[in-house]
Amino acid sequence: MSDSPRKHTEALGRILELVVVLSDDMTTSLAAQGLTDARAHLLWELHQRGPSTQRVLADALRVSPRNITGLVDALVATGFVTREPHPTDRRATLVSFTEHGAAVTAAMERDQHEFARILFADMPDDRFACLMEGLDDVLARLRAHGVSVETARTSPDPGSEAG
Amino acid sequence: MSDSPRKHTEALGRILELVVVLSDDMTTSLAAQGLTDARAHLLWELHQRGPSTQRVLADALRVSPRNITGLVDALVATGFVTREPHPTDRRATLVSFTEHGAAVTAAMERDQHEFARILFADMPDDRFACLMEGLDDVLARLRAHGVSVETARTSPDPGSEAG
DNA sequence: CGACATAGTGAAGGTGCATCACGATGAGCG
DNA sequence: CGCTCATCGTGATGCACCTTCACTATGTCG
Repeated sequence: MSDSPRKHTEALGRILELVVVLSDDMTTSLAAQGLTDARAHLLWELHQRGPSTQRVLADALRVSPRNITGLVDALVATGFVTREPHPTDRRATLVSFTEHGAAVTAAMERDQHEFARILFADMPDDRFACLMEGLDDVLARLRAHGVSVETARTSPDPGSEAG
Repeated sequence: MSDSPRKHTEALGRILELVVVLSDDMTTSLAAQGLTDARAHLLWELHQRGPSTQRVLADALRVSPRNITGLVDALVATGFVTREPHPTDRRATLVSFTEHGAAVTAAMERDQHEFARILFADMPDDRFACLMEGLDDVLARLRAHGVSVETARTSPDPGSEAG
């Protein structure tokens, strides 16, 4: 019983290691596409919602509208999205994918699936199920503990060199 | 069999959600202590290694020496650490905790243990063991896939309001 | 002593983020 | 219609993190 704390801390360490590793891999593979985390996140939301106003994106990414201006500026400059006038509201602008942006985002999605396959494909079914239950459990405890779990949907990519 | 891809993607989604939630919680509780992620990370390394030169910290955090200068500047200004001359190498400076810095870091460590306890304390032993094996498995696959897993030790805190 | 490596920092620049102020536009109401 | 008020996007400013390059002060080796 007195050894539990150590085991628990070790477990948390394992999870945090996963956090670091995945974040790092994500950032790296994104950079290879000429993207940063924040810009990719924007692309990801745009992918989920279709052409959106900057206001909508600001709410989705939970950042200030001003910041969206900057991110969109950069994505326009690098050819991932375009800014177009909103058809009915002349105050707003609609952000849409360029062909390139759509292609890269689609590739990101494919990479994510591929990455998931690599991680779990040859894992025994029972272990997989068990891992899932454990993760759900942890997530539930997190929520129960009052941690703010409304941090938007799943993040974009982590494709490594899978693509 | 054809439903596997969906399950796998969902599993990855669960993990990524965990990533986001934990990172967010970590950042928040750190901010409450007057710290940022980067500065807390430095404090954490200092805690593991004892008084260190900036060079050592730069290698530990895997950032440029120039960046360490900035982080240490900030931590000195906010009273977490001090810069002292290296006893034998007059080029180098030794970064050490102030009393306050040591106290906050110790509290971070306590919070981490407490947090681990909250997450895993009343989890059935078999499920816990199972989760651990699953995580190890994923980490191993990550490494096998060529993802760079030398991203330093476990990160600092995530204490939420546990402290 | 001279050549070379190393520790830390100034300068300059890119990115992500925030707040405040402001112009342009939309929308409700008298 | 015209006034008021809310909303969209952006300029200005500022902070934090991170990088590379240049440079000084030292240490080290031959």
